[in-house]
Amino acid sequence: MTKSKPTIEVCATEHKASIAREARRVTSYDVALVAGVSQSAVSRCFKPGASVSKSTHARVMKAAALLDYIPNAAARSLITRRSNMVAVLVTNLANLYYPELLAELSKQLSGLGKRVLLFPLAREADVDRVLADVWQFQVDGVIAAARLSAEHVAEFERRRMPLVLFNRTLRDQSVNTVTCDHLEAGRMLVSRLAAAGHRRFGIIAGTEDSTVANERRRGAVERLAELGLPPPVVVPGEYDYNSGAAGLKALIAQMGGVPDAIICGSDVMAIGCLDCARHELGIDVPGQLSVAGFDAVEPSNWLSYNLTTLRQPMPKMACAAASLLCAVIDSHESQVERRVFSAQFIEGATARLHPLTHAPTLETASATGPRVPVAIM
Amino acid sequence: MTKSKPTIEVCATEHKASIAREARRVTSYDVALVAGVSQSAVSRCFKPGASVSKSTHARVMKAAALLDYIPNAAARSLITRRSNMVAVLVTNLANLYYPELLAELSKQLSGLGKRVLLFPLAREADVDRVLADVWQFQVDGVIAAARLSAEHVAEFERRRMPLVLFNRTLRDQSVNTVTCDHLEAGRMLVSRLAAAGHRRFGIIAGTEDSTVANERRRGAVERLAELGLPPPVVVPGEYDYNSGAAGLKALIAQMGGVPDAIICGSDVMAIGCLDCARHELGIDVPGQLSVAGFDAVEPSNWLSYNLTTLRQPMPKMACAAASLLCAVIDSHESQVERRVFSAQFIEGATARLHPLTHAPTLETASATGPRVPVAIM
DNA sequence: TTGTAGGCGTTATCAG
DNA sequence: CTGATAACGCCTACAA
Repeated sequence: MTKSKPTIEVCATEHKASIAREARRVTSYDVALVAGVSQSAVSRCFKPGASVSKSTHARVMKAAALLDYIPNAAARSLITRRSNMVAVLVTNLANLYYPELLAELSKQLSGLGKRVLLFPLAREADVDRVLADVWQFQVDGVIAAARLSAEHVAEFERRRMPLVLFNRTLRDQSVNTVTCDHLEAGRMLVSRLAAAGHRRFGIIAGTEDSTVANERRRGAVERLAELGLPPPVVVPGEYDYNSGAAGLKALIAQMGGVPDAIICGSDVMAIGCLDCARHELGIDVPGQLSVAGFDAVEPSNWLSYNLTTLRQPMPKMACAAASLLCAVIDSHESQVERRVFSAQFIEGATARLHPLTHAPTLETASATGPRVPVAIM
Repeated sequence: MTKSKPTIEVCATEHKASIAREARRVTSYDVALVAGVSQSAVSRCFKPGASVSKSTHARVMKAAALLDYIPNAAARSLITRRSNMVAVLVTNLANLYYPELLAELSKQLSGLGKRVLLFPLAREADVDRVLADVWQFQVDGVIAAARLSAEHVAEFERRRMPLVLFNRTLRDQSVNTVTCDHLEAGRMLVSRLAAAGHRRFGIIAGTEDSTVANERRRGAVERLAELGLPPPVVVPGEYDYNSGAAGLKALIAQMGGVPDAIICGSDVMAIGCLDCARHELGIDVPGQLSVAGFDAVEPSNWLSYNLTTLRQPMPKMACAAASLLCAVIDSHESQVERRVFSAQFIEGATARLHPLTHAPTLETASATGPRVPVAIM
């Protein structure tokens, strides 16, 4: 025991020195040499479920450890046609909503043995340049939380590159998709607000080309029409804090006064709207005006805001996207699937959510109703 | 002209069909066949600065486009020993500060031809598992915004893997580093607050093992001592919103009352502290209490907060980290360099930054001074 | 400027 | 269970 062990160690350190001298990398061949087996034996030792005897496995692993050997993923992927990398395309990383998505996605994917190669898109126009890189890097699949054109999606098909769209949809296109039902979310929000007696609605929308914002808006408009309420006034926004303030002012100007409720395309815009209303214009929220957002980002829950908003079940959605993508990768079949989740309503305290009640002993004829919100159990 | 062109196109579509039939990938060999040149000619066409005649280059590029050929990065990296990927290790992606870093880093790196392979660390303990992957994937270098042990760093050296630490330092270790001078930042903050007359300081620190928070705290403590002020009371925090509130309460309990100023290890904690003070405890900020944070994350600038804080020059720092790493990668020499940046003071409105002045006609004997802050030009 | 030939570090196939 | 041998797709001397 004390006689045979030194040999492998001595041999390893010696061999290691020669590797360093030649400035090469440590390869499976080096390990094989030290362990006294063939190179293919080494390879098998690193493949789970391969048939290797216990004793060789031990010798090989020891030699590998001694030499600091780690298999080269590039060489492996060349032959296995699998890089174990997934590209994640994401616009506007600065948006508070995406970091959470990224963290969650990465966690889920690494659980499935995949690593995330990040492709942030500063502008939509970058897509073309970025896609060229995506093809080069031989990723196993792509999760896109960015706007892709029909042509782009077609290229994915042509190259047989598995793709899952996250919170984006493409009309008349059969693509794997994980989304939140933003239409329903918009409808839900209007229903709640309308039930509480709001009639004059303003909407601060997202950018024109955003599917998500458009769906939310469409849901809201639809529901308002169903309820026989006047159509909302819509102003554009850029998803950022300043858009909230600018949107509020634009709405007031266009509507000739403060609306009953403002629906914002994102929490950050809602917060901007809220801050402007309270600190700049002196509007009482939710007394005079109700403000609601979307996404339930962390700040929406802070005491200063306690925003009325809708939360997407992000962890579930990320999990769905990751597992869906991996299923496509493994099956090699391009079964198309759409997983749609529902948003969860967060009451918060920036919207009046219960009908105004009239004090029973006072006159009840006033059409506009009293201005004091009353909590109802 | 109309006679020779069809051939290459016809040949391409034909060949493409046969590739599809065999379910193989398009390789440079296919392109060579269609273009009627050797495989090495194709290779050269995709290498900038190689010597190829204009006509072959055109023919090759046309064939490549027809076949949707894109070079395989895995195969290339096998021989060039360069993957053009950089690993970014980052803890706590949920922290508001990191997304900005990630976006900026990724931008800078892609400008230098590198892509980001993301390794988020949920817990510090994950480092070992994650590093194994880092070695496998043959990244060209690593930027670590995560805590690494001396042993870890040693392993980087052993494997000759270029490494740049971002906002972390290692005592007695010569590693490439890009940091902000957090010590100076802590000192600066205390100087400004002390000049305005604050005497009783509380600190809500970051986690024990965070270099950044420790440096900030050390700077503050040091400067207080220099100024002959009493040492601050320090309570721990976890960098999140709730830590701010908990920290505030702990400080009040330990100090037997509200301190003059509280320095928080991060903006989010400062915001938590602020919200708790104002909305829960009814403390007037900055009338009764000054609150300051670090990092100048986006919400710190919102109207509800307008936080007094210190901004790190993130774009510059990201740029420095990216270019430093690439320099190391290209030079193959392990020149050690440390680039240190200064934080910028953001006045905000949550700290009283000017000495209390006494109204000249009133009694001036009161040792405690009036409670009304007075702005000084 | 162009083609030939060898190698990068694995995995996969198939005898033994 | 083990070892030779052929890919995988590309880059790069070297020779023409």
